Amino acid sequence: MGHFLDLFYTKMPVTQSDTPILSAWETSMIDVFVRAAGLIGLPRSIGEIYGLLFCTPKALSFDELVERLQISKGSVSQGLKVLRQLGAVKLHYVPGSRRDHYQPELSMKRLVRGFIKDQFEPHLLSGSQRLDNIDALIEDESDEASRTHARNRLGTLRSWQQRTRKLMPIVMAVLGGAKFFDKESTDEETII
Amino acid sequence: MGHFLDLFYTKMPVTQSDTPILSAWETSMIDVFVRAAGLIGLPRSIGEIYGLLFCTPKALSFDELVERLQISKGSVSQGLKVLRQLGAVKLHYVPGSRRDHYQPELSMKRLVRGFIKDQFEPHLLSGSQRLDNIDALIEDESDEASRTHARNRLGTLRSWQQRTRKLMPIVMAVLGGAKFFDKESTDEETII
DNA sequence: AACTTTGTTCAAAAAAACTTGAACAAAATG
DNA sequence: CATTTTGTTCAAGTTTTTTTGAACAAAGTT
Repeated sequence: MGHFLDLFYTKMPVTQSDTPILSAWETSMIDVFVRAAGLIGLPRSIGEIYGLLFCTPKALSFDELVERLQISKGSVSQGLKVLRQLGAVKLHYVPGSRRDHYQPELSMKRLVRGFIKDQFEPHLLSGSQRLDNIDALIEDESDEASRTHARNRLGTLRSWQQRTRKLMPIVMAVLGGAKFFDKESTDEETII
Repeated sequence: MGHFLDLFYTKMPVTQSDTPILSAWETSMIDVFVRAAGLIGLPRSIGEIYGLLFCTPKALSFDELVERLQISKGSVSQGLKVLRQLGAVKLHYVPGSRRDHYQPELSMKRLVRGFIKDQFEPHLLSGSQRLDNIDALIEDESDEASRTHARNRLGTLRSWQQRTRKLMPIVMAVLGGAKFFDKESTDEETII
């Protein structure tokens, strides 16, 4: 509850001071990340958080993110959780401060790897399971011609999956000389 | 308006006959496409439509899609529009029928190319514009050290963009011996 | 131990995305 | 040319996703 004398004072507007919290170029650059986030199915707030970290020379604390982006603590907390999981931000120790400070991962390769590992590979894996289930279901189909067609299409699907899997290491390799694990050879190889 | 005698007839229930409209393996396979659609940010209905076309040996008409998938005409109309735009379905002429019939594009390469062309390249293009704008805005920054840092980060962003662009043709090439246009050399080349 | 600082969780509110269905347009048919 | 067939459009309804903020937990301070 406010002090009774509050009634006699002119209240400051809720909005911040005249100095904009973000400069024009920062706003534009953050916008780029918000769009990029949307492109890969991540919420706006995550784009904003990574974007601001990307713009800023020094590591930023939780509170600084809340204040400068003007978004809720909840959004920042959840956003940072996802970004940590993706390996898109790194904790940075700041002497004399009790708060966690964050810096952006700047290696495109690591960013992509994190995204693929976290958001893509799980689907590929469970996908294989599902295809095997379909394989079984097809045998319940009464008509032989239908079964044949269904098996064909399932084959197509399997070939797509396989090609997707083979593509990943190549993408990683192109993104910067990389070691990767090839499922075919069960051997570690070096590409580029 | 219905015939007055309608009142005396037992109406058929709105729901379809006992025979399920989709078999078990079809349902599962469509489910795979619904998930895949979600993964690349397309709505469920689009996954369903492409999925059913993928399962079915013959080309399907608009009405057949509505009936077998039990979704609205609006969804099918919009879904097919997007799929056509992506090059993921092809019109197939059926003699003696006035209706449009659709078949799925089965070449993974063409599917991926369509997706990239339609959903990715536009963003890359407008992205370049935006980066140039930021470049200009940075010069408004008062502090020299800040300007330097900002230019650095912008450079990082540009390198990411460039690498993404170079990746596309390689992906296409891996997806099946492909001709592509290399922006660097302004020459058509053949890879694989 | 009481208090403060720092950050997480989660139910409810808000926003965004998707679907529906009725009205409409276009073209073929009788 | 009136009617039917075929498909599109779009406002309104529904569902899903995202954001908020208040309550809470954990750990450091005094």
